[in-house]
Amino acid sequence: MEIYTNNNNVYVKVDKNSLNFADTLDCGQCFRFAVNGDGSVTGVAFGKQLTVSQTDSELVFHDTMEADFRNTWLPFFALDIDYDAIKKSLDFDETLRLAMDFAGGIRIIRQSHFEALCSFIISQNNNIPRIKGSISRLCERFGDKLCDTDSVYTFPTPKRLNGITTADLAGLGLGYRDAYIVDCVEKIASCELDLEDICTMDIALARETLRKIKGVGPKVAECALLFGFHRLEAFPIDTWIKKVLEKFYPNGFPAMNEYAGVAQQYLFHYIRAAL
DNA sequence: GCCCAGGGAATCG
DNA sequence: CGATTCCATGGG
Repeated sequence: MEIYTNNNNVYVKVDKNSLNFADTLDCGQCFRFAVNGDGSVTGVAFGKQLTVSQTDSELVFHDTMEADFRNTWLPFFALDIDYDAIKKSLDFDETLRLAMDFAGGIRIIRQSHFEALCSFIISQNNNIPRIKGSISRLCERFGDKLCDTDSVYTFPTPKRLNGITTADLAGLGLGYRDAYIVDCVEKIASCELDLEDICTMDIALARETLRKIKGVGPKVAECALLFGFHRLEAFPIDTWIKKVLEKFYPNGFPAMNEYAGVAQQYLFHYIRAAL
């Protein structure tokens, strides 16, 4: 990867067809980034605010030190993963080829385990604008303010949320999901659940463990594994993917392998645009 | 098994 | 335009 720094920015040479930042950050896998009027994207992750812009040939990480880029953003955006190889492994199927032509710039990012888990608990039976609003208010109420001038807040830690009740979550717009967040926080506080342990479990045990949290069913567990624990083989089946499976794969999905979750993302955006 | 629990967005009539 | 449907899970 070709990297250089200039004027407090970090520049990374990347072909936009191979990595599309706006698509990656606005595809429903994370809820704290938004596309700006000029096409750049701004958001918060791992306690840092970031603005990225992209041309056909490079990414610009604004006001970013090279050390922060290497330690935080390079792993966060999975720039160490060879997506050309992943896509090549999915190239055997015509529908997948069409989906990759359409959404092949998306990649699965490495979010905070806890933030992603909470986010996908909140996401159930819900829509993206409302999810974003709920999470934003959760951060405002319980997160740390990042700077004095802007209203930018971190996602709260499990420790910060320790001891909360559903009453503390009132007004955030979580609806009945408030009790699920309380249960998740309680299980972490009591050490019944250790999110670091999930990372090293085989996926069947990881699923089973996550599903002990109230409000975590098959769909939310799979989303948490794919988007929160970077388990690229996890395959969330929501209403859109059901349509894909019925329409294109009545005899079974042929790419149920180590990159099934990546394929899922391509197909999800393909079907939503195509129908 | 069935209905209900927020509420905003998408879709329908 | 207003009315209906959608969404994923657990509890009664």
